[in-house]
Amino acid sequence: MPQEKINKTEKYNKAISPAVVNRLPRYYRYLSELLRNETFKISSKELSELMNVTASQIRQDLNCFGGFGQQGYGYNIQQLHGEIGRILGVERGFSAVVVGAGNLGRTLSKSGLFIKRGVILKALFDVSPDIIGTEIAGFVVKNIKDAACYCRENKVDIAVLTLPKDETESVANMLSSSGGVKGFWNFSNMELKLGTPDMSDESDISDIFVENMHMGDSLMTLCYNLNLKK
Amino acid sequence: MPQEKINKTEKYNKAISPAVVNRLPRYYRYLSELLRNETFKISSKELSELMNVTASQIRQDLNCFGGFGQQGYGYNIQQLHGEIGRILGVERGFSAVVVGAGNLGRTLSKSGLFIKRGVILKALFDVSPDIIGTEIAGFVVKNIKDAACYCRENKVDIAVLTLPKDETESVANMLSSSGGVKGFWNFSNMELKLGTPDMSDESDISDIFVENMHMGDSLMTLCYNLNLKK
DNA sequence: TAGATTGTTAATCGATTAACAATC
DNA sequence: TAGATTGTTAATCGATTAACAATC
Repeated sequence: MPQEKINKTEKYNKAISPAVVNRLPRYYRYLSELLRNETFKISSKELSELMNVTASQIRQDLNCFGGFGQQGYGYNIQQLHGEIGRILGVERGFSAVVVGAGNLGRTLSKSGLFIKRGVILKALFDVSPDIIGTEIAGFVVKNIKDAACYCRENKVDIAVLTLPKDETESVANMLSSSGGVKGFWNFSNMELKLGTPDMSDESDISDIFVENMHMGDSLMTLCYNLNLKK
Repeated sequence: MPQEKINKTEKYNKAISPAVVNRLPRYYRYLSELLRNETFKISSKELSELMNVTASQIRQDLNCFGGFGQQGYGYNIQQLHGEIGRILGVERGFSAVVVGAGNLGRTLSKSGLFIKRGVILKALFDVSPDIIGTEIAGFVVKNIKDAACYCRENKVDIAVLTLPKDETESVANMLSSSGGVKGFWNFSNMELKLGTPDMSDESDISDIFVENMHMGDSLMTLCYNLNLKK
């Protein structure tokens, strides 16, 4: 095997910094938009002006994953869009369940959010007997007690946690240990601490990911900035 | 005025890096929790273990704003909580309106989210004649056409944008230029570009803040991480 | 006073930007 | 070929961590 090839493989296997990862969905959005407008070619310079970042950053970011461009030409948008989509797993069709069918859980379930990102919503769960059995977004809400079992049997990838604060942690622990769920989209305004000692026998916690949507924190950040003036 | 005092004033007037600002709500949350548990004293070391950050970072962050601790003792939680609250403007009582009374707008309005952060919800607006006039969370939904006028007259600080993508930008421009709104909490999965040329006569755009809640991007970041494994 | 822990400076680390040779 | 633009290395900038003197 030629030296060059080994280097390339090594290069593209390096861990990507979170800063870069967090920018990927934004690139994906802009590229989608460009495709919608039937633009097929773009240079890092042009894209940088559109997105308000430096061309250098775009080239650096993309080169973490591969040389998707062509010198003297730029990037083929269709191709680049596809590559980033693959990197983000859009075509993997990850499956998700919503746990907590209150207002927020219902709103998310009814929105096109999941399907637009290639995520397939499979079921909704709740604790309340008033809600269990009712239909939301075409799903009959199931009992939260059956969530772990359901997730394991149906190989659910993502649990969307739209629960009150005090229930979130125990439910997440249950789903990650006995449900096999590998990703949590956490809407409760607290940090999830997974892998409490009493379930240390269970599978490796290290490959479980938590993505937080801390709305409260976001609102307060806005307030901080408003508070600066006057 | 003694030299020392000048230095202190200068020091605490320096712009705070976004990295620090984004951590403030999290500090505030943990301090609130500690107070609830009737803990009144904490060292940067103890807090760092609780929050999973370095003690050094905590001390650096806090010292952007003032010397809130006491050598040999640590931090008085009640005092520190108060200081951060002031920095975040919790007691300022910022006012907000929700623009877009669809599922998400309704969910946010009904949640305790605003009041818990000291933000006072004042009104809801929508375009749809079916929704205008209905009652949500104790508010009669108003016509979006009256939003700018209402915000100006009632000195509304924040507009929560829970609108479809294609309406968000024009509404935000209207509210910032003729409504006097100074902060946008943007739930549409796109970047707001404020201050389009045709309204360049209007007030300074530089003191308008946008805080994005890009749920779609967040979900895709989670997918990226899941996609790494297997 | 002695011990503890801050506030702060200096060192390290990582991320962004600039520059340019490679190359289409 | 000449011009354009990438991929990539080097320089800069900013953020985090470590260390320690100040001090309660």
